[in-house]
Amino acid sequence: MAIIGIVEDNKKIRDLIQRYLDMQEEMDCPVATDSVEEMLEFLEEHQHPDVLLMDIQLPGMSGIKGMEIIKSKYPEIDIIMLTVYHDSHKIFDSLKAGASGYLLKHTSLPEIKESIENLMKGGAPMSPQIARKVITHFNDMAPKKNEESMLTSREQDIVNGLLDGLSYKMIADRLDISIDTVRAHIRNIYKKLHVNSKAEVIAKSLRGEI
Amino acid sequence: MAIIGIVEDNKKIRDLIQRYLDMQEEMDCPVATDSVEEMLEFLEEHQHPDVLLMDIQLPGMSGIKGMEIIKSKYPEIDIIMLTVYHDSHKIFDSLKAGASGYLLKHTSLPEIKESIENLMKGGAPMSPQIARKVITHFNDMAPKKNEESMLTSREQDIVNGLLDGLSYKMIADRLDISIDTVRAHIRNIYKKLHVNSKAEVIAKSLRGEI
DNA sequence: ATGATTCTAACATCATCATGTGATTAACAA
DNA sequence: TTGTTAATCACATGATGATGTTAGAATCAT
Repeated sequence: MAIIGIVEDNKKIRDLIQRYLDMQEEMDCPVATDSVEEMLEFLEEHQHPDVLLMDIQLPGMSGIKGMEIIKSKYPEIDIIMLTVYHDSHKIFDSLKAGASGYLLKHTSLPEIKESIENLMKGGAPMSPQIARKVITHFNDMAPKKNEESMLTSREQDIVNGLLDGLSYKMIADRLDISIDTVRAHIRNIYKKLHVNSKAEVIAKSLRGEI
Repeated sequence: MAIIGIVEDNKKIRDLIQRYLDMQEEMDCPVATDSVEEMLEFLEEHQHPDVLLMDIQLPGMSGIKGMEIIKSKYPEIDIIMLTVYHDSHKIFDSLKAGASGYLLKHTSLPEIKESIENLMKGGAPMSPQIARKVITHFNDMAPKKNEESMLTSREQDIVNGLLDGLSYKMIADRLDISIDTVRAHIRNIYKKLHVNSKAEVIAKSLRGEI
């Protein structure tokens, strides 16, 4: 039996979802609150739900901030964002804050039920549009680098050394070459990347711009 | 009418999927090849498919490498990886290389069909297990920082300067304080983070560990 | 063969960084 | 009041980094 909680400020929607889920054989939906604050009170006094459905736009604390707090106190609760927002910032902030799923509000009741079942089985419910944005985000990660700035594999070795916080001497030791060779490579790397400090190389690299 | 292509080295699976999709009213599956190389030949001489289903493990060029090439030549083709691999590296490499979806091989034929329809409607087909990994990846992005290493806001200002590749002198100018004050802050930051170079601070910061 | 890259290396020099020590001021909590 | 923390500044010194110049050996494509 899965216990579900709802945080949603629209009473109509809240009641509708609660009644529907409560009606299901394998689900129990004992709590549906208006705000994160109320849900936090409930959580202190009752058995935790397995899954929370949560809106983003709420009176008082936002759903994203609320999720951070709930996840830090009760990390075992899975939270599905259920919202009208489909802008990338809200999506990624939610996921970073610990959301286990992200559904848009036009999702039908049977689909919501299915999503919860999906989640309990180790899946991650996402509306197709959301999945698309998430995937696009990854697609966009790679192609920042430009052709001219391609580093040779030896130069990459050097950069990896920098990434590990090594000094020239330590890189030289690790790669078994002289410190002056390291200097030479660094010079070439700086030219290719149009920078002139270790710091900038590390920043570029970790930002995926190499 | 959606045109589908398949790259899959197992003849049984390949033929099965091709026949099934070709049988559908709204789909046409004129090409199913053994390798990326063959598919590339086909693409040069025929109308492009709208969607490619592609395996990762293939004779000759890997599916991920192949996808990079296909996407660079024909960016309008959507590619769905269809594979047994569920390790994070393969998943993320695929997504970064431009995959529009990622399905595991146990996916049923009707689900594959549904995924293609989903894709054409702007969705992003993913097996639930895959979606879970993707979401977990985001979840893991935020919460690494630990309490003791919390930096003060002034220290954050200094770190931001480092992130921009500035020297002590430039940071001092930007914040309108003396260079020795910058040094002092840097010393404290190093103590808190247990590091001893600009490079390590930048690396930690960009890896989300601050 | 010839030229272009890449990797290797040395020498030199000035700038910047890392670190130690010590101190003043303000804000805030015990 | 006293202790703590944050932010500010100074002086000093050895280590490391950034940059210029030069050059031999290996690889590879034209």
